[in-house]
Amino acid sequence: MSQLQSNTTSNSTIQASNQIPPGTIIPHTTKPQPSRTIIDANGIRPRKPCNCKKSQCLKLYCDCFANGEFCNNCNCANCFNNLNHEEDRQKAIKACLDRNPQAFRPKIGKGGSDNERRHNKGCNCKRSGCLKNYCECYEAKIPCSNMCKCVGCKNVDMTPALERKGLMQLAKCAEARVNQQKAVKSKLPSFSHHSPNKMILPTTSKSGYYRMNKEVVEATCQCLLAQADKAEGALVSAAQLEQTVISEFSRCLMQIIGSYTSRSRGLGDT
DNA sequence: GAGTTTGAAACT
DNA sequence: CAGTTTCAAACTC
Ligand SMILES: [Zn+2]
Ligand SMILES: [Zn+2]
Ligand SMILES: [Zn+2]
Ligand SMILES: [Zn+2]
Ligand SMILES: [Zn+2]
Ligand SMILES: [Zn+2]
Repeated sequence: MSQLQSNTTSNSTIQASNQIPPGTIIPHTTKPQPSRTIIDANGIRPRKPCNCKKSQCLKLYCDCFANGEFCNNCNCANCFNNLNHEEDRQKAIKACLDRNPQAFRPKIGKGGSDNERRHNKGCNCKRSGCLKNYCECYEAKIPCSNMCKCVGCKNVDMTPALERKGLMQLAKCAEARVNQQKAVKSKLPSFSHHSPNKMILPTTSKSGYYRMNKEVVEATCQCLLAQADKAEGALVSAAQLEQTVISEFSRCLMQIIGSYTSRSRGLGDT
């Protein structure tokens, strides 16, 4: 029951052929990849068409207008965002700049550098967890930052915690706790977790940052529960049960860390 | 495709 | 500034 089979049907980078040691983290490289049309037509703007109805494409609701471009091949109704209404358009631009002088500045700063790509204003998501395209940060494939005021954000870059060895320290603290208790009571059952404990990798975003996902959290919890069930079934003491679960937690952490280090060494796709 | 959900933008 | 409304896109079925 506690088995997590990677249901990545169209996943091409899973090392499925090799033997999978127990508790192995399987790369989870599913990228939504909605529809990127980077195709550059003959001088025609590749912008995706808008569907504005009530804004006349003269407010920032319209993506075309917000990006400072004219509507072209759009499905908008009563569109004023074209050369035929240049006067109204200029007035609208002025009104927007009056409200926000930086209205037409790119929202994502520093597209070239990977590290400096941050949302300038940040998001204010309340219900999406910043894991849907409602969130402008997630839509731009960037992690949320301290500029964001989102609630329940899960679009967090865990690279700093990995680079600064924070997770490693946590794993070692967990092991230290176990060893400390082992010193008091020399009994250690040491349940082998050769059981089908599988884990799935945190998501590697298209822009390169590393993000926890539901699969990893659920897989970790199932590993912990599996060990707890085993220990409980063996009728061990409460302290031993705690040792088992904490040790398993440390093992899961180390697997997550190891997955990151192996991936950052370029062992990614074939 | 219709209906719902969501959060930025606009408005008060 | 905060609360509300408007809006178009994202999402769901
Ligand atoms: Zn438009
Ligand atoms: Zn348009
Ligand atoms: Zn238009
Ligand atoms: Zn967000
Ligand atoms: Zn954000
Ligand atoms: Zn967020």
